[in-house]
Amino acid sequence: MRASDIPAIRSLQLFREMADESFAELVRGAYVQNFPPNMEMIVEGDDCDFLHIVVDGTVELFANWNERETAMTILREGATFILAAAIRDAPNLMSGRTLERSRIIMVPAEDVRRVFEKDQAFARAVVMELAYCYRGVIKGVKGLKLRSSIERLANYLLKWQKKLGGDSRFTLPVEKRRLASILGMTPENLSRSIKALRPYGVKIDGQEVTITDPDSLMALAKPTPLIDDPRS
Amino acid sequence: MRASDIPAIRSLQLFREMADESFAELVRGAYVQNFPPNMEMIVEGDDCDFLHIVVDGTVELFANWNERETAMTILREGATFILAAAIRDAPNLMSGRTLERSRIIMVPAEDVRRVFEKDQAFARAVVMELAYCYRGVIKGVKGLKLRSSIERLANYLLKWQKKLGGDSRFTLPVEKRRLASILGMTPENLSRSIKALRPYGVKIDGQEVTITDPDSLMALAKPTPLIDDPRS
DNA sequence: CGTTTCACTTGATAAATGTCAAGCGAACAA
DNA sequence: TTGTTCGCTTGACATTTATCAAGTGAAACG
Repeated sequence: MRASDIPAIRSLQLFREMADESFAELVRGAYVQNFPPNMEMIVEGDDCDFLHIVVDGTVELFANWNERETAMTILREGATFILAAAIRDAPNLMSGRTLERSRIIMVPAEDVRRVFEKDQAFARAVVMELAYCYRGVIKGVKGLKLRSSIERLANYLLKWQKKLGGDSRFTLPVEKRRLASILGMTPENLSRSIKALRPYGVKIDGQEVTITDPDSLMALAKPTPLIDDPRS
Repeated sequence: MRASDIPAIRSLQLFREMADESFAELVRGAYVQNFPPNMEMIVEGDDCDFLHIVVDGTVELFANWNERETAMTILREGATFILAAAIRDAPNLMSGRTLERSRIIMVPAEDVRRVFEKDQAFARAVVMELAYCYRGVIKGVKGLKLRSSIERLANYLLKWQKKLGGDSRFTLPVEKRRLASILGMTPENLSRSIKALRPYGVKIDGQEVTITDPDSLMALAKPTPLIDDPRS
């Protein structure tokens, strides 16, 4: 691992509060890897030997069953993945691939478990992170089961508008076909849903989104922190 | 709390390995409550002051949005709930109601957090439990996004047949309308899906399920541990 | 520069799922 | 017992969503 990587890693939620010594112990066994785009780095069903952390780039977690595939989530800088599998020493439930050139830290699962035992601050951070992820998935299920696909799209747009600064114009952070899969619909359906949002002041041209009538869109989307606020 | 409750609680995964002293500390602040059937005990959006554990009975976790409601999961003896909210000191993402007369342990969230800090074995148990819950939800999402409702029903039946001993005849553990909601469909649709499984050797009369041609049903359901095995 | 590829869109159509209304029958209460 | 409630089922129909096929346009490539 390059020494220049270390400060950025140290400042991540997961490592921020732990003792220097414990951090050093984790870093010792860890390494940073550069992956090209579209590289499948972890495979559903494989045993999980490393906790992964995205330093830079984008990673898609996805799952397959019976020739079908669905995107579970898109991870960006600072996100951890397969923490639960690493902790339980269980097989991955999802596969992961890079969407662009990405730098990933890989910490041996065994080290994570060992340092968890001896560093309380790290243990606390791990359990907070895991609870955060759990709540994220629960919100996802609520969206899937309680909302139609147009409602999911509307809320997705509002969420990202907010996240990207609240400007009425912003760029979609993912390809549309991936967005479709994340939202649990086909690309064709996403196209039609986008058209269906036109009367609500939504215009999407390529990756460029413009929201001209946020009130109208909000009235349709009915966002709630209990589904749509990642930090609640 | 009755002294007679303590051994059963102590033997739960979450408390089994911890020091006597820490256990005593948790028990001191905890209490057991008896709830009648159909009692809404926790409400989505409320702050979460207690970790709950089902000692006896059945609890449904559900969520609402925009006049709609969906069942998220059904909990039975030994299950914990709102652990993630208790740890993060965050509002509940789900509501909970008893389905039958139930006994529930309530441990103040503050105690949980405090004992987590000082008892490593408890910390480990908490993180294992949380990772287990997380993986459970991920499996749920995979089922929802990758399978049709008939496939979900088929897998549900196979899972419970196995869980209840593998007999070709068993009793559904929930009302059908709740099952429908768990599986993400309407009661009407569940009725039709049940009929659609007839050619696969499934007969459901009231709550009584009979599976006469498991191979045929398996061929349809294509169960995989990565979705259907709760312990994987 | 032309060709190819590929994501996206669109239309036509099919399949899955939901809604509404009615009826059945078991459990329950008066 | 008699009526009532309520979960379940069924049929008819509407809506949502997926599938298939074709076409467009922009980026990538030889």
